Amino acid sequence: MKKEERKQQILETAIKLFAEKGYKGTTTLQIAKQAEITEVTLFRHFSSKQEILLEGIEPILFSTLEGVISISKESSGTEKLESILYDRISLISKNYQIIKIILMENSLLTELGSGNFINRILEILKNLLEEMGGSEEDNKFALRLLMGTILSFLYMPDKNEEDIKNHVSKVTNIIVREINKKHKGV
Amino acid sequence: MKKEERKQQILETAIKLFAEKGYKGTTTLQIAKQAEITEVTLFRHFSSKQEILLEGIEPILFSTLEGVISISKESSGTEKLESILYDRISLISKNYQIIKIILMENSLLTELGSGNFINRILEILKNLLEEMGGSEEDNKFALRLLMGTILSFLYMPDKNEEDIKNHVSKVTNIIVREINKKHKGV
DNA sequence: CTGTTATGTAAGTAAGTACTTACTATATTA
DNA sequence: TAATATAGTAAGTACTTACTTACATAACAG
Repeated sequence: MKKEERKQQILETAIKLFAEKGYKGTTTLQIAKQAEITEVTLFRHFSSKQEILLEGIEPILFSTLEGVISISKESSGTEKLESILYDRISLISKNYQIIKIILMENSLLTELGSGNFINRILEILKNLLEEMGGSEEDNKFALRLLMGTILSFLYMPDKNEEDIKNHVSKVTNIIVREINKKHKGV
Repeated sequence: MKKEERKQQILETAIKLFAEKGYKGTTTLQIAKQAEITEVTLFRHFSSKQEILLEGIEPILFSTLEGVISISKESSGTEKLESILYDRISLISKNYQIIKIILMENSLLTELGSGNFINRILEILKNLLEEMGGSEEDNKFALRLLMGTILSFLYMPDKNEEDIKNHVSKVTNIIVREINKKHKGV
């Protein structure tokens, strides 16, 4: 097996275990055994357990957040909310293990200088909602609804594209409807 | 300080730390220091770290789930969904730290023989929804919505009664509306 | 004032775990 | 065939951490 292949295999094994048992709850020996290699080999590819964690979450750590920002700048109006949400939640759903680790180990990652991820997610969602207009009351409701939707996919994973599309579509309609209701009512 | 007072104080400190840094991420020394006692005193009140975890989550571990069951048996019809949800989510919201621990340490607790908590929550919610009628499609949507609502209160805690009531009311209306829409439409 | 209760201090044990070192073996490549 | 890349085996180190033991001290109740 070539170096990069093996690294990838170790990372995948580690992510699965971290998501299941937590970072501290997973030993390097467990990762090695599950990947069917020895601990020595593991440490030939990664210099520390921490490096495995950081390298494992890195590809998602930024793409999820920055994706939201770039998309939200290009688009305007509430009619694009659905596509934004679908895109992001689809990504989140496909990488639910990594996101789960990031949320579970939020305080650990904060200590390691990766910043408070939960707060960053909330702020981005908040900005997205504010750009769309809507009262403070509406946005508060929508924010919790969105966060809940994301979280639900971590504990009830579903990688089926149709299912995701379906659910996101319904959630989007609810938010848009809620905003419009108020606008017309008042 | 009397024995029971001290025990309670240790439990509260431990729960706070477990929720923040995870069970394995928290040391008995940290708990003791935060509670402003020595480690020896801690072990005079609890015979093991595991005992602290189990005693800490015990009061909520069963009440949340069985509460849902008992209420749902007494009531009938969708009009009571709101009160059921309010009651449960209010409890969950007030004890979000303990619930967070239970979800975070799901696999650990399963190993300790406490059963798979996430699956139990999902099954109870599923039964509740099935009793209310509604298509399979509706219930799938509602299940994720409910789970998301619960989860949102773990990462966006809010103990304000009015806020909880408000959000739950909206979520309930959405579910009921979704079910009725289909019933009338088809 | 004496026994009980609750706590502290000091020191230590035993196990687990991240990580290392040194040597060997095998397959591929030049 | 010789060099290189990849992996295994065996053993060990340094540190952390749950948990213990023994002894001293202060508050309080009978």
